[in-house]
Amino acid sequence: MARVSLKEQMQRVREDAIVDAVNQLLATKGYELMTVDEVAAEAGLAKASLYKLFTSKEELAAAAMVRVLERALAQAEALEQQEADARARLEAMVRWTLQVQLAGEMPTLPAQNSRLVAALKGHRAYMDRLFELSDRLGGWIVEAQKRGGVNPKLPSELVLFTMFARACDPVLGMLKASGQYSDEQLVELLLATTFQGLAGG
Amino acid sequence: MARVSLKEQMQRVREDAIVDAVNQLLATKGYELMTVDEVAAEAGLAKASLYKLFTSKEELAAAAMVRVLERALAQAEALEQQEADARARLEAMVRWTLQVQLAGEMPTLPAQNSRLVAALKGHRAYMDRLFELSDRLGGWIVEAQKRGGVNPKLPSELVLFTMFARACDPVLGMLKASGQYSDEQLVELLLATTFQGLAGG
DNA sequence: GTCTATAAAGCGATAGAC
DNA sequence: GTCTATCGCTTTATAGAC
Repeated sequence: MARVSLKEQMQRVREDAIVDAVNQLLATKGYELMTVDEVAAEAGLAKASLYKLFTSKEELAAAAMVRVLERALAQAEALEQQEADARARLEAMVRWTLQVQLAGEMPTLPAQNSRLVAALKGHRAYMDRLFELSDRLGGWIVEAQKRGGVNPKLPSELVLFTMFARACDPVLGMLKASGQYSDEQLVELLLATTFQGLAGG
Repeated sequence: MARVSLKEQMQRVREDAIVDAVNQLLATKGYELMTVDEVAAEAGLAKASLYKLFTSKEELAAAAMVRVLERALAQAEALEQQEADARARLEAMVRWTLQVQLAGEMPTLPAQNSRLVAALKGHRAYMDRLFELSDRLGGWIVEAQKRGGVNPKLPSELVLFTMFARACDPVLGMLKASGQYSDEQLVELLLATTFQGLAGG
């Protein structure tokens, strides 16, 4: 009797629609400008119904972040199968975040909103996945630094933070707005500056 | 009779106090979370008085951006006197932005708020200074690319945007929060990743 | 010109009917 | 469980007294 009831399935679909809407709004407008009314309208249900599933706006944001972290973890696991070299794995991971960003599907949260930050810090599912991803990438970084693929003089923490920051780097949007480059070119350009810098190795 | 009246001087001082408050609040809380009430309280005058000098919240933000752009331009002019090498000038400019950011004095605006962006686009003083700074730095970049100090394969636009982005890079705050590095170390680390990348030339 | 007081609107969150 | 209707609060912006 482990069968999932129809009701549960429908609820799951509805929750997915909500998180989809949150994800898209966080990617385009950001947290402060995203309203719960918009989320409900986009997901196709009444705001009061939404609040039965998610207890607050912060909870909505956390759910979107949990999902994108899970996607990142899935991507990381796939890369561990496909790619042996640590540096190449790190590059592939950054490439993936740039592609997600270009697709308008990278939710970004303001680090300045202390209320939101506090809520996230106390959010178990979010923190678990954040630590898991950090641990996995941290391992790659240390390995790449041993082999010289990443500068061993840099604190591995700095490398990790830089990778996270590239996931919501405004440079990509600014350059895309200029309209002079294809998405593929944009990704390769940003990847080059991330690993080679402006001087260009 | 070019003497500046006492009244004008006092108004100037008061406007400076307001822009100071805006600057600090933009640096710490960001635009959306900054309230005009806070600005008035911080600057020590009533909100209604503030609205006689600045017609909107957007105008306040623009004023803070104008001032930081003017400071950047002053810094750029000073560097043209002191430093002959284009690449060295670019590095010094990034170093300056990192120091301002560490001092908690770098106002940052959300690129996502379309109302604010539209207001800035129509703000003459802001746009003038933005173009002037872009032109000046753009010249340095092209020169540095000719001499090999900056990768000539990168679009100079990308180099410029990357420099602007480093002025509000969240990596600096994240790394500082870890408490393991002095301000001087932080600046040199970020400078290294900006120009040498993670691979480290 | 500076203030107190308030208008006007938007938002997160909830009550209560069905 | 889903909806309509509304509460309660915050925020931008202004009116009007002194």
